[in-house]
Amino acid sequence: MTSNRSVQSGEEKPVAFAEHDHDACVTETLAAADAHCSRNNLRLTPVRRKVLEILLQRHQALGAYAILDLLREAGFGSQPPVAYRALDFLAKNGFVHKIERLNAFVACVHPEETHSPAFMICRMCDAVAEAHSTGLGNYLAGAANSAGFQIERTVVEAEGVCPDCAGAAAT
Amino acid sequence: MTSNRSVQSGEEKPVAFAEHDHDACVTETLAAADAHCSRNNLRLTPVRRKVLEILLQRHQALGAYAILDLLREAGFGSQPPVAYRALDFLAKNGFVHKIERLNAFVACVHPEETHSPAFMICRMCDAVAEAHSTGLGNYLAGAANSAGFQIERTVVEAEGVCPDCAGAAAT
DNA sequence: AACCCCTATGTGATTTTATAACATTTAAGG
DNA sequence: CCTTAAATGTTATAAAATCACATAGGGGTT
Repeated sequence: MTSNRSVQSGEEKPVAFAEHDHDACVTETLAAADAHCSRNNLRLTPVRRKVLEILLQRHQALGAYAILDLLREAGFGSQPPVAYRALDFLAKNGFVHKIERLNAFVACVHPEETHSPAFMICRMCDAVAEAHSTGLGNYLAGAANSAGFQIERTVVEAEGVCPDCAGAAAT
Repeated sequence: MTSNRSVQSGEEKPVAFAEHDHDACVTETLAAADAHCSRNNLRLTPVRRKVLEILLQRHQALGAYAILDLLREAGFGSQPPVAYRALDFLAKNGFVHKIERLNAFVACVHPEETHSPAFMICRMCDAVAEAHSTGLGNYLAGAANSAGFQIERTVVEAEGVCPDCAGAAAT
């Protein structure tokens, strides 16, 4: 299975919902991860790299056990901790995010920059898009601050129907 | 165990973090739930009412199994579906919310008005406060709209330290 | 009241998600 | 090399959620 998702006009869509060269999307992000890790003395070991690759291959959340199946197929250990430990590492370093609503994981589309991610989850096709949203983080921080609450981490997930599925349903 | 939480100056805090008459908070909300249900032909049965009461007694998220234990003590069935079914009913009708981050549930502090809730979760004392946040819903809706995404439900949860715990730590 | 139907509850078994504990291997630095 | 810390493999178990099916209650109707 290769490249490009359904074609849409050139709007301000998150990558998961927009047309893009998906092969490049995968290889470039993997390369960036390699670079980031060697720069920061982190070890992107084979299992970890494979898990990241698995997640990058789709703009979709995958459960730990689904990942585990794919790891087994690829010749890695097949017990839950194998997947969970790799995911912990990747999440801690910003390469993947956990989607709490689904108890599942997605690759981050723009690691490096630290950010409070926001997601849109399509309940029809299970695509998950990460929004750029800088404003949202500030908004939350402001609201929390006036309550005297100190935010350390945020979970922002919107569930609904993505452009493609909405289009298909409307036809 | 009765009433009032720790005393704070009179700011714009969510109820969970602010001083208030907690007994009234429980009985009034239960009464409101009774009223709402009879008005709308919903059945607030004993188990359902008990679960709501359990959750109202604390501004904290409780897991389904913790609730189940309390149900058993109160003489109700003690198998998981008992708790999950009551929670489904209460959530569907806006009396409780699920905190995805914790796989747990909190009573809603202002049912009736339909709203996209936002929560602040204290990682030290596990208090959970629901923000009023009308703006946030609009913000998300706007962002999603420009991406062509139709939001049906949102999960907004901020994890951090509540005013009381921050104060205690700073001492 | 006797009946029906629909909804809610009770219960046992199972599935899905996640972690604990401990042995073994691997990689990096002295 | 040899030590040490980090990473992996594996077994077992915990925690969260659902399935399937039997039983009971609460309105309506006759």
